[in-house]
Amino acid sequence: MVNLPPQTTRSKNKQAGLNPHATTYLVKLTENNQIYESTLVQRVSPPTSVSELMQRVEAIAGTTLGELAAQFQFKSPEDLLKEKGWPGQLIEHVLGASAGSKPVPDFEQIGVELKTLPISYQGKPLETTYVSIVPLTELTGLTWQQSSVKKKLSHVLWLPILAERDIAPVDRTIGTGFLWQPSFEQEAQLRRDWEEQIELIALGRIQEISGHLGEVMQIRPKAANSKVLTDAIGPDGGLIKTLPRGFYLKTQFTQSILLDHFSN
DNA sequence: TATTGATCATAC
DNA sequence: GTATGATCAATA
Repeated sequence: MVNLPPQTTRSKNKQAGLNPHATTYLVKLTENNQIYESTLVQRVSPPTSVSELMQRVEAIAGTTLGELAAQFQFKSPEDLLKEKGWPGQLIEHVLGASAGSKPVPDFEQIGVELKTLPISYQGKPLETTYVSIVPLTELTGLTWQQSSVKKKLSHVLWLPILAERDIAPVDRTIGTGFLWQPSFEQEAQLRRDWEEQIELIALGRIQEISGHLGEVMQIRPKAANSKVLTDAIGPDGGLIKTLPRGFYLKTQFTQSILLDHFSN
């Protein structure tokens, strides 16, 4: 695969009605020196300020995922049976989030984490919100302040998407995104759930943990399938193999975030 | 029908 | 396997 120099510039993108923050590249897939496919890809520059990010967020409010996908030559799956992460990946791309699976905020320069939030016709969250992997070993001395949950949720850009299952992914409408930081009480709730469940894990009682625990944040499996195993502390203090877990925000919690924001 | 447990794509 | 992005689907 050959990555050629930019074929269109920022200004040309503007003329063509494309996103002025995006630079378009022509990528040619070659084999035996023969070009068998050419495709345009775009790279959107990371926002350099919160206000720049929010301008982009406002610009996509009211559009559909399909419209954005077409505009950015992004694939559009017919359903999300596979590619479950498509909405988030598309929005990341459009807003200029740093790509990859690095353990840093989506908008690294400004320390903001992006979370798409599927909502119903009534505006209620349809799914829990994944936060981060749950550490299962080497927990001694780990504090809430150091936790990935605390870091991830310190500054979040919530982007509601009308995502009822009877709406095709491409026809799902993007709502009004907004920034959020946990209130004192919200952080206290998160901290209690984190400490209570991490404590159980540290005590070797991970097998007692299910999605039922946690007032606003639960622990559930987070793996390719139920056969994936990782190390955890066992009942006798030694290491055992168990399913990898993740922290998820319960829908009532994210709903309260929406209500706090949109009812004022 | 709300919730918990299971799963899918991708990058490394 | 770990970690990113999440939603699907069986169960209670």
